Amino acid sequence: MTGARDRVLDAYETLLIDHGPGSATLDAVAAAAEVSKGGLLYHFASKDALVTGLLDRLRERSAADADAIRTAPDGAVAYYLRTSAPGGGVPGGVTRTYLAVLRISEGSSTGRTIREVLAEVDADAFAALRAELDDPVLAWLAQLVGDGLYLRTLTGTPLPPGLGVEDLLARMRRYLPDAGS
Amino acid sequence: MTGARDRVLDAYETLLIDHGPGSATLDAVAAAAEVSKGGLLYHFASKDALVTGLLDRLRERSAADADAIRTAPDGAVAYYLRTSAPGGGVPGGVTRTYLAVLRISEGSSTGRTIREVLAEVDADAFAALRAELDDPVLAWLAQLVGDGLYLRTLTGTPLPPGLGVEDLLARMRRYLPDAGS
DNA sequence: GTCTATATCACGATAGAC
DNA sequence: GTCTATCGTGATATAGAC
Repeated sequence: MTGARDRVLDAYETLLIDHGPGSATLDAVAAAAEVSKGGLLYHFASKDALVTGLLDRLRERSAADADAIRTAPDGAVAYYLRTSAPGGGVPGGVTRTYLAVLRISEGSSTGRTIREVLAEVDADAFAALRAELDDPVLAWLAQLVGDGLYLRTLTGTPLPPGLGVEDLLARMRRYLPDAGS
Repeated sequence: MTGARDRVLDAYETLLIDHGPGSATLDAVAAAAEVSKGGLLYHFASKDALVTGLLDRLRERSAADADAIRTAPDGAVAYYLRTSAPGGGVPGGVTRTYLAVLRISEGSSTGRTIREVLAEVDADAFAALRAELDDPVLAWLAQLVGDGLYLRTLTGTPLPPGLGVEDLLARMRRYLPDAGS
């Protein structure tokens, strides 16, 4: 029965995204995961261990997502933009974990390794996009557009009225190699 | 002599960007601004008031920056990308204030208004870019690329080796109306 | 207006029962 | 393995001297 570990990480993710790092206390995480504080600290001996656990999850999911980008039926760019847009993340995918980690990129002792993991995730996605696009500048452009959507998701800013991810894709397809329907 | 207020806000910004919200305590801000804690609390009666002060500053600077985007000699897109890229912010400009506010977008009592201000800033920049580009989809694309660069600045992720903002601009100019040299 | 001292409270972490 | 109870620390905020 190690499912409790994952429940704790899920709860931590949700609290970070919905209410920020200030509200993601050990008490709050334990309550949301429906374990006691002692129970939480049995699985994660300290708050740093909890952060490390989330970083490990992010690395795993990023590697899996890089494969998903490469094998997406409608093309790498379409997949990346879709999953970056608000509400586009799939359950168990990188998106939510990434957003959660973004919230804790402070300058503390763990701050350095957090940045390293975020750089890894970035490099994973860039490599996956390059596999389809070949041209590094185009791949970077596509990634930055997706990251811009990420930022919107992070801040909770709604999309401009009348515009959607489909419009971006339709416009970008003019300049990109054909990538499916 | 209201210069102390600005010194406090400058110090708060710097602490948020360099060490995160967890380290931006009243003590730390007061020390960095070279006033006593009591002196700080004279100008900002609570931490919420300090946050509100930073939000007001962000709104002012966003309005000023929208004008700067519109009148930039090398074009709106070039200006926006330049100032969004790591190290591209000018002293007293929006960039640093924006990054600082991003660090405190928690779900506290002030959380709601923070999101509203961030949405305003976003709308300001979008309108300014549209003034040059006319096509809303292209304007949004350009803004998202810039926001992607913002996100990199936020996370501290270095640019892909061998690539720079000039490459992005050179590539995008093929699809944009001519906007200066 | 600006300072020191202090009250109050919440968080992280530990100890030990079950 | 999971719980309750509790300690120590550090943060915000207040009171009041200068």
